[in-house]
Amino acid sequence: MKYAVEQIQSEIKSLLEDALQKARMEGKIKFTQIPEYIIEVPREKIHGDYATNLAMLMAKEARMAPRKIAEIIVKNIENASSKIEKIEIAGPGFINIYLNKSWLLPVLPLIEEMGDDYGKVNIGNGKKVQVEFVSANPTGPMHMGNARGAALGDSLASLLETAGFNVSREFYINDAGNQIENFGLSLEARYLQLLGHEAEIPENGYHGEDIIEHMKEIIKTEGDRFLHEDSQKRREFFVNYALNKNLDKIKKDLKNFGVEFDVWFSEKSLHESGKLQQTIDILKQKGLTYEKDGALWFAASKFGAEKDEVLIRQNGIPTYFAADIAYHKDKLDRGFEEIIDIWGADHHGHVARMKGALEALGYDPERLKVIIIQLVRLYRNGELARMSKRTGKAVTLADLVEEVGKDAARFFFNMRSADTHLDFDLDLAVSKSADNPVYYVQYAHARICSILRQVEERGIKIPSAEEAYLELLEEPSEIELLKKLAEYPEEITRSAQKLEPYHLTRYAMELASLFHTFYNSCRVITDDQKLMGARLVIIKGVKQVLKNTLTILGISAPERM
RNA sequence: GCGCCUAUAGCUCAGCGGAUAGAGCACCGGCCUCCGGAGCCGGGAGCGGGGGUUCAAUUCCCUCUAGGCGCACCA
Repeated sequence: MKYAVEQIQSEIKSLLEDALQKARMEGKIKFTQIPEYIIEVPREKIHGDYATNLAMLMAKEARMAPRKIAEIIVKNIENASSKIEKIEIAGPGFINIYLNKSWLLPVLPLIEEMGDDYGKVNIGNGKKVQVEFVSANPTGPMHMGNARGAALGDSLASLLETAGFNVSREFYINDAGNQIENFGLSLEARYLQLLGHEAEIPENGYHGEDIIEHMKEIIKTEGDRFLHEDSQKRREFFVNYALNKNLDKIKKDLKNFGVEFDVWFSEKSLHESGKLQQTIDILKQKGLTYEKDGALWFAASKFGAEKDEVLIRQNGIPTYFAADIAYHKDKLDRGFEEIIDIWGADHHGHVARMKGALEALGYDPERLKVIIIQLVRLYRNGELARMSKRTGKAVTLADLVEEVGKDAARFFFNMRSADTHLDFDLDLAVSKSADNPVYYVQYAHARICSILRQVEERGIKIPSAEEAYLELLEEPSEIELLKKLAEYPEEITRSAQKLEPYHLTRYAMELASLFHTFYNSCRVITDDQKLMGARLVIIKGVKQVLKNTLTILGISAPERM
């Protein structure tokens, strides 16, 4: 099934190129090759439905003025297609093509036929891709950075699925290493304190309320029996207990945020299975490691990183980086052709060395794509509110969902590209105000549902797109809607290629806006049966595409609001 | 000092090398005897500075300035 947009673009392409070949045979222009050119929807409506820069790009090789070339092309195209209303030359040599609506109307039967699948494209071709995101530290609750990562990662995964990739969502559980050690010491200290003993939280420890809560629970169920237990053993118990508790909470909170993972991958398992050691051994065998100051180093600087990195510390414990190398090796060994990581900006220094490590292991580092999300800055009362996970005062993902709802939060996070700093105005987000654009989009959907309900109540039959008199759709607002609907698959393709789901929130707003404009200028329910039928088909199409877009973004499309 | 990200309208942001740089919010003025006014229509101003590449630069490159974030035997 070919989409209207693709079809018309390839049709225009062959028209243009045929015209050029014809001109060459007639000796009107000289060239050896047609350059890379674009056929695009111009920003300004008055510049036509499609425009191309072909003539300008050929100017150099053909040694002719761009407008002159455009004239030759246009002359050879005229009347070559029944879909072209008019074609003209503008500005420095643009060829603007105006289409009649005959190419647009088929989009409605197509949407009706494809339903939830409208917009699916196949640029992925079933390629196995993994998206790893959130991977929040299980030592505490999820913060705003995790929330942004969750919204982006899940929508990106859905987007890639829509684009024909075979996607797996994965969460990496940092349940080993130094911070777990600190976590254990912090829990132990709180345990002792709660039972009236002297104890201190380590310098890099966890000071949050949640640590105390965990230990209160332990005391409730286990009493003071750990007072005389070996420190190592009781910490193991505490850590195990608290990590499970935290992970359950993380899973629950993410589920409420509309995010579910296919795989929860434990860092600890890499230590236990020996994969971590194997990976280090491979690097050793390749002669890419060396010992210095009692630690084992990886010569990362040979692979584009700024400096070498420690793999195994002086105390014999492998670093996070070492485990992460093993983890990424394991991902690729599991058969993913491409792996996408979503990391916070504070991890960007990790990118070069991670890619370097993969290269050192003999993998193509291009198979790893890292999306860095810039920090989320919280504003409260117009002032910057620093988020701190360890003070216990930070706004968590769960708080956010409770306060502003999943839909608003996910829309908000996906409104901007990952590499812009996100100012999150808590007051605005917390308030149920109409400023929040998600309502605008959802309202369009609900409005359509309302019309359809009334039609049903009145016993009016909605025609199929094939039966309807679609040629009656000729109001400007109707044509604009049709164009927007037809662009949707292209929007998916572009967003997926760039790994940028935020384009879809903008698309949703634009489509909603066009619908509201249409709604105010055209009545759907009228005495004119044929016109009403056609309009019912178009609003059903809008409803479907709004729903498809919102679904990718993980946002509900309500029937009523 | 080195590295990554950012700099576009009063504010928050789009802008896929091209034509007169767009939205939303805020501000002002209009629009419901009629399908949901959470809506629609109209109204102003702007690419941080300097070089370069190009027929064409907000877009690519260099440099400067400003802000954020990194630069651990933390993760």
